[in-house]
Parts: sequence; structure tokens; C-alpha cells
Amino acid sequence: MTTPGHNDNTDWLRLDRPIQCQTCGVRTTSLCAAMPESDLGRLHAIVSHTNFAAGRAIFYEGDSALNLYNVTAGVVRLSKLLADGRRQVTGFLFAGDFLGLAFEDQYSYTAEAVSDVQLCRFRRNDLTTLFDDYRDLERRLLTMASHELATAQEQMLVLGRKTAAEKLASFLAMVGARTHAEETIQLPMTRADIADYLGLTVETVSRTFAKLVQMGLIRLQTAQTIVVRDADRLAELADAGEG
Amino acid sequence: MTTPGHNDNTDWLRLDRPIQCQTCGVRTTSLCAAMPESDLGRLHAIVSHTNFAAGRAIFYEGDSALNLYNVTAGVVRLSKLLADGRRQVTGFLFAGDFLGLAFEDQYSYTAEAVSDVQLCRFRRNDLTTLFDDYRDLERRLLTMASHELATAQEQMLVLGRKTAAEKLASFLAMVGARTHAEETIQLPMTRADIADYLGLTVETVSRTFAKLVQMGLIRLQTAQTIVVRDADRLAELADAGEG
DNA sequence: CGCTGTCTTGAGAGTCCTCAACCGTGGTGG
DNA sequence: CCACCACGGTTGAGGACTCTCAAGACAGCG
Repeated sequence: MTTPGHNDNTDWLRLDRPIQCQTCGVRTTSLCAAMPESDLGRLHAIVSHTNFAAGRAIFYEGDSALNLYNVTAGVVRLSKLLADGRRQVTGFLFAGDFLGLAFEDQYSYTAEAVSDVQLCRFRRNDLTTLFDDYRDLERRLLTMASHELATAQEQMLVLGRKTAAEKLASFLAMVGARTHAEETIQLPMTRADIADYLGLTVETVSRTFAKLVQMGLIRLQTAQTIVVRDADRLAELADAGEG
Repeated sequence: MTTPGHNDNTDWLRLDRPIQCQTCGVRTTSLCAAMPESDLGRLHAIVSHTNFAAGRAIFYEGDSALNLYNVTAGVVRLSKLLADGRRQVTGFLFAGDFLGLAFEDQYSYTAEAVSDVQLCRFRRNDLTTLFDDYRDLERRLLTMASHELATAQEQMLVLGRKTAAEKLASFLAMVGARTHAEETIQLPMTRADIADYLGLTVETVSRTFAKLVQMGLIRLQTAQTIVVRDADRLAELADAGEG
């Protein structure tokens, strides 16, 4: 429906992080949390740190799934395409998230850097070997996959049953939560990305932003800097009285 | 949007199956495939077989996630609700599928029997214990979770970017594949279930069935017995030239 | 300072929804 | 035995939300 794009908003980049597992920023929240402090060396030995500039592809749907990645900085976009160009963004990943789980031999989606991104990469074979010694590592991966699954189901509810305004409110709530935003939410992705994530068009996203502004729920400082003016009503709109 | 319902189509029920792990019908395709033949006794020791009549709930969103289930016969519906009654069906499960993966302490969705259903139930604690002795069991669960994730992302594409006709074609393809249907597809679920699965209304589902008939792609033997007349064009419509 | 890509805004159209009536089937009970 | 009821499914008319097409505004960059 819309074509992939990127912006060069670099607020999400923290390339100044030390690239040692011991001091990694997502050490406690990511896969590696399952490794004892003392054995981090073994993890560090099989990991390689890589950067992707905004807009670059990390891998494409159909590629051989050789690696598993951990996002340590930046924002990643997962998407699937139809032949006629219609695109569905299935998720946005932030620091601490992992990607590449495809226990077939191929990735089932495309992963691209929305902002400049820093990743640590594991070869699946290496990781499998490490699983033999560290049971918790595998167990943690299963836990994280379960979270992903719950998130995916939540997104199906958004896509299938929410209105444009509810979708956008849900989206803002998600980004706000994932980026620990208080009042000001920074959006690293374009309107096209948001549209393809919510099953809308760019125009509708734009118009719906305007509507939320008019309702007094938010204010647009710039197109990608959203100031929340009424968090309660925004949240209410987002879950439409969920549960 | 629509209210849960059920029908008493019992074609999906095979309660005459022996309820021994050794002779279980899904032995080779399900979680248990990871257990060596000789040790099935240990699995059988911690499993209990249960039946649910069509329409009955297996568990509700928010319930403590004490059990993990394996579907051995029948069809299960997973769904999430909004407070105003809007419902999203996030998946249908068939023989060999598992459910209950919620490594939080609560299920994140409701599971209900569409047809009469036969399940085998594991207590999560028992299963975790068994994981210590059988690594493959845990690994297999991770593999199955990965499949689920890929399926969920595929469904997001359907919900976000496909038209009503494409949605219904995708749905028929899915049910056909999962039930090993050749030409005649049996639908155990109601139009309301299908609507809530595809993010449509009952009326639109009904009208779209009529449209597919008119296009010569299918024929309705009864409301729940669909005869495929042009499998190629139906598949083409379903994936809209996917990939 | 003009270019390119993104975002916004407008007008009209279309797909799908809402509301409503009707049909068919299966179960129930008088 | 059959009328009745309940539920699921179909069909129709009108409306609403979102999309399409189009043009203009804005911002970053060479």
C-alpha cells in the first residue's frame, strides 16, 4: 500500500554504548539475562556486534535463517509483503527485543532498521551448542517467544476490531511504553510505517492524528514528536475498555 | 461485534480414539513427538485426557495458566474481547495443535470448543520437571511456538491488508490445509466465528461467500460444506500473488 | 535555493458496516 | 404429529468509515 521509507532521526541511537556483554545496556532484560554473570565470557565469545544505518535491511523474508539477533539500540521494523506492493508491518522492535526466531530454515518476515540500529548477532548453531550448558538460556528464549505471541494476538485485536482512532491511540501507548516516554513520545518511524502497522493509509493516519489533536488528547510538537495532553482519555481510547 | 455461538457438527469428533499416548493419533505431529517411544509411559503418567462439548470454554483470558493442552480431536477457538463486546478470534486449533502457552501466570486469550473436543492436559509444573530429563521436549515446544508466531504474523497480513474476498479465500485455504480436505471443506465454526477471525461482520462473510460462488470458485453444498470448484483461482485470490 | 521525500488537507468514491427483515433447520412440547 | 421457537444464515437498503486521487505545505539536503 505504501512503500518502505526511512528517516534519519538518530535519537534512538546510542552507539556510544560499550559493546561488551558485561556492560551491555540490555544485559538484564534480554536473552542474556539467563546467563550467570561469571560466564558472560562464553556468550561474548560467540556474539558479534553489528550496526545498520537507518533504512537498511537486516534480512529479508525467505533468507536462510542463520542468525538470531538482539537489539541493543535503535528501532527495527518487521514486515511482510504482498506481490502487488501491499505491506503489513507486523512489529516494531526496541532495545532488548530479539529477532530471527524462525525454526524453519527461512525467515518468515523482513527486518529493517528504522533508525540507526545496533545489534548483537548469534549464529544459531553456536547458540544451540550453548543451550546444552545453559538450560535457562533456552527457557528464556521460550519465555520471550511467548511474550511475542501474546503481543501478536493483541495486535490482531487492534487490526481486526479497532477503529482508526483506537488503533492510533493503541500505537502511541505501545511506543510510549516501550520507550519509557513520560509525556513526550518520539516516533522514529514514518507515517507510512505507522499506516502499514495499523492497516490504514498514510492519509488516514495523518487525519487521525489531527483528530486526536482536535480532541485535546495530544499535541504535535513536530510530526514525530507527540506530546500527550490527556493520558487518561488516550489510554481509554486505546483499549476501548479492554478486557 | 458478534456473540459467541456454537454448532453441534460432530464430524470433527473422534472420541473413539484410544486415550493412550502410545497409540495417540497426534503422537507424531505434536509435542509428544519429542519423546522417545520407550519413555512414553512417563508422559502418560502426567497427562490427563479431557473432553469439552461444543461451545464450552476450556479457559478464559485472565485465568491462571496452570495447564498446557494438546488438541487430539475437534476444533478449538482462541479469542480476545473488548469490553463493548467486539471480539477478535486469533486462531483456530486442530488436532495436533497445542494451547496454553503463557509463560506469564495468566492466559492472554480465551479458548473454547467449537466442536466437541478432546484434549490431553499437562500441568505446567509436571512438564517443566520433565523438561529436565528430555531436552528435546522443551526444544520442540520452542519450535511449535515459532510456528505459531509465523502463523500470527501471516494473520496480521490478512487482517491489515487483504480485502473481504481475499480474507475468505485465505481462510478457506487454511481450513482446507489443516483438515487435509481435498475438494470438500467442512467448516465446523459459525459465520460469526469466521467474521471475528477475519475482522469482518457476519453479513459481509455471508455476502462474500455468495460472491465467491458467483465467481465460480466454490459451491455451497450446505452452509458449512464448501466444495472447491477452482482451486487455482481460489489460491491465487488467497495470496494475492504473495511473496 | 531548488529538489526530494514526507506530511497534510480536500473532494469524491468504494468497501464494508448497520439496521432490518426473511428463510431454513433442528429441537421441543403441547 | 406438527406448531412453535431459537439460532444461524441470507439478503436488502442506506450510511459511515476509510480509501483513492490530487494538490499543496513543510523540512532536510545537495
